[in-house]
Amino acid sequence: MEKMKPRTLSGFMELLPAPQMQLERMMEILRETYALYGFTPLDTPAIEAAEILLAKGGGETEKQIYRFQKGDSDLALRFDLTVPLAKYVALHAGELTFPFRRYQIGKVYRGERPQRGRFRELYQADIDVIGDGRLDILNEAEIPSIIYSIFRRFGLTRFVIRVNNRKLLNGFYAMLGLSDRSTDIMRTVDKLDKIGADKVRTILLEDVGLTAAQAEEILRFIAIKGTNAEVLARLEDWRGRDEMFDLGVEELTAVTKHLGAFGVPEENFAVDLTIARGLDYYTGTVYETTLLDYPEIGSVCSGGRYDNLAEYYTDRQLPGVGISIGLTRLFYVLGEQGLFNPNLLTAPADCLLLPMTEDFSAAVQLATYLRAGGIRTQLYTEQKKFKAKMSYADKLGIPFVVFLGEDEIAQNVCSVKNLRTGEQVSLPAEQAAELMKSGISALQSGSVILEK
RNA sequence: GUGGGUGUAGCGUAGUUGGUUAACGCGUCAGAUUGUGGCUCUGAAGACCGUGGGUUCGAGUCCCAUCACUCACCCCA
Repeated sequence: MEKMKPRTLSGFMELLPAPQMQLERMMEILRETYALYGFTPLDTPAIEAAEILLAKGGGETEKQIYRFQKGDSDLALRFDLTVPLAKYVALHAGELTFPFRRYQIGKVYRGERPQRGRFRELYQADIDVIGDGRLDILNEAEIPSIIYSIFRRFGLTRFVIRVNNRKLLNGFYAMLGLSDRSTDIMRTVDKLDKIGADKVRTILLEDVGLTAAQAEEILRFIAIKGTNAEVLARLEDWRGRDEMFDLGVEELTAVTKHLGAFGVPEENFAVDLTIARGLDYYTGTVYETTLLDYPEIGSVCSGGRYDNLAEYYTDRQLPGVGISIGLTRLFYVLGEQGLFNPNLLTAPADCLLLPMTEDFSAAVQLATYLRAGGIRTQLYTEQKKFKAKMSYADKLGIPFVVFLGEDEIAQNVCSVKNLRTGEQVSLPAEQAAELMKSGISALQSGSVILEK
């Protein structure tokens, strides 16, 4: 029979066991950290009614969403985790307690052209805080500290959480009489780092249709650089000319105020007047996190404040703030750059137990004992050469091999070999378990990522 | 959606101006006296050179088509 060629669709990430373990490790860190900040886990279906996901209509979502028919149902795969959250909150508003803080790690789907660092199926790791009617600004100030904690726990230090405020931007454009073109301007300005000031000017003049004076004012505005305090001080130049602008400055100031107390160092946080993007439902603070050494990959975590999350599903006013970590993209970049800690334990087991006797009873008993003690134990009973068994442990990176033969059983011990050091000792089960435990915890103490 | 590039064993590559049995590395498997892996050595399996057609005495090598993959733009994590 002719075999069908096995293949995985492009844009879909499929990992071998060791890297999968690294990814799982990152997910664990995400879950632990989100939980530490008081977020509750949530899961929603990957498939929703198309009308729910497309309630907003128009835009990129419509073009890129996977949509299909099943019988009479018009279905779609979720494009992000925010829209399903909006539906969820609107649907269960009566049963939820606000502010509602949830985290969600799940796959989302985008039918776009795959590219380096861009996938059609990707994990997003989201958190959102949803208020009922109102939501305090402090929630917005807390977000960077969550991002910071996670990235640090991953082992990263070379990253910057960039923050800006949409009210400030919209107010600024209003001052220039450009409210109707703010979206086009923001998109252009966002490319400053990539294409340079001159090209930004050209696009603003030729494509967006601004006057020379307007373009220069915008360029002057986005050229503001410096420490957070300096940038905020420079904004005073425009104060008092537009209410929205002033409000934006106040919010941005409030968000930066408690950074120190939240434990975020200045070097990992920047007020950046050029960032504006992310989805268009943001109405206040916006965040974008980039890796300093890999700017070309773009943002690996972005989000912001929105005033009315569930407007398409309910009249209830539900303001919120949230972020989304592009886990798949982040994982891909880190792997590509070889930043994963090579000493990290990626083995599926801590211990490979090799029974050397015909009768496996003693080995089964020992495996049960070790597992009860929290040691991930694999019983290897295949009829292979001894060499092959050792090689199996070696290839999987299993740190310990335990032999249990006639001699050991007779003396009521087992032989434990540390494959990394080559040392081997015969010990009673209890002591063997202790020995392995301390060895394993040493291996697990390293961070997932080691920056170069 | 728009515009480039590339398609040779599981993976990464070499294949000279078209010339006979398509090469190499990694990996896989098997050996180097049946309780000790990694290193080394020996050997083996594994590719109708994406697919279809054309030019030619002869095509992995040239031409066309098609599919797949890939990069950039758009947009975004």
